[in-house]
Amino acid sequence: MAWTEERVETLKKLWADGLSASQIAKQLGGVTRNAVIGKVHRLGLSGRAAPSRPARRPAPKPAPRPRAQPAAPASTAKPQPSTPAPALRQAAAPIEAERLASGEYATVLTLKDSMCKWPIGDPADTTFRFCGRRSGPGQAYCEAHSQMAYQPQAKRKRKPTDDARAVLDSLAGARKVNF
DNA sequence: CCCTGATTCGC
DNA sequence: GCGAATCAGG
Repeated sequence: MAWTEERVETLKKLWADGLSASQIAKQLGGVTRNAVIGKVHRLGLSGRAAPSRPARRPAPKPAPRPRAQPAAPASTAKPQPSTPAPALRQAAAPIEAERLASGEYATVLTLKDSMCKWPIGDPADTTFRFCGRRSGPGQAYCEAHSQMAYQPQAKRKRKPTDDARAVLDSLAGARKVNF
């Protein structure tokens, strides 16, 4: 996404209005907050009338920083996590989306990595939202939705081939809901 | 951990 | 000129 005259104007306007770089980036779309900040500096309008935060900055930067990415040492053995999913029960109790502190629901814009990404509603609808509850580190869903995602209905013992089949069906179903 | 802007520098 | 990576701070 290039910095068209129009986009630059919007940038100037929003920046003057005191919006943060990330907020401006979201509004413009197609750029990151870094891109916005970079542009702001290049335009020479770093200072602002209504700074959301005072922020002082002595700016002593003696230590030069090597650009190259460090080669990954990582010699420590990587223990297998294991942790097979424990037994589960519980039928299907609907779990509604949780309101954020702001009173809004988690949307694609507000959803954080730490939030449950279980989709709720019709993705084509404006009321579409996500569960939004806290999800464990590296977890896509909250506790309850993780269980639902893991084993919806499979219960009986099956042949290995059937189990594989169930996994594939499960994935296909999840994809349908997500997109 | 979330966020903020500032700076550097390979592209 | 651009912006990711990084830094520094709240």
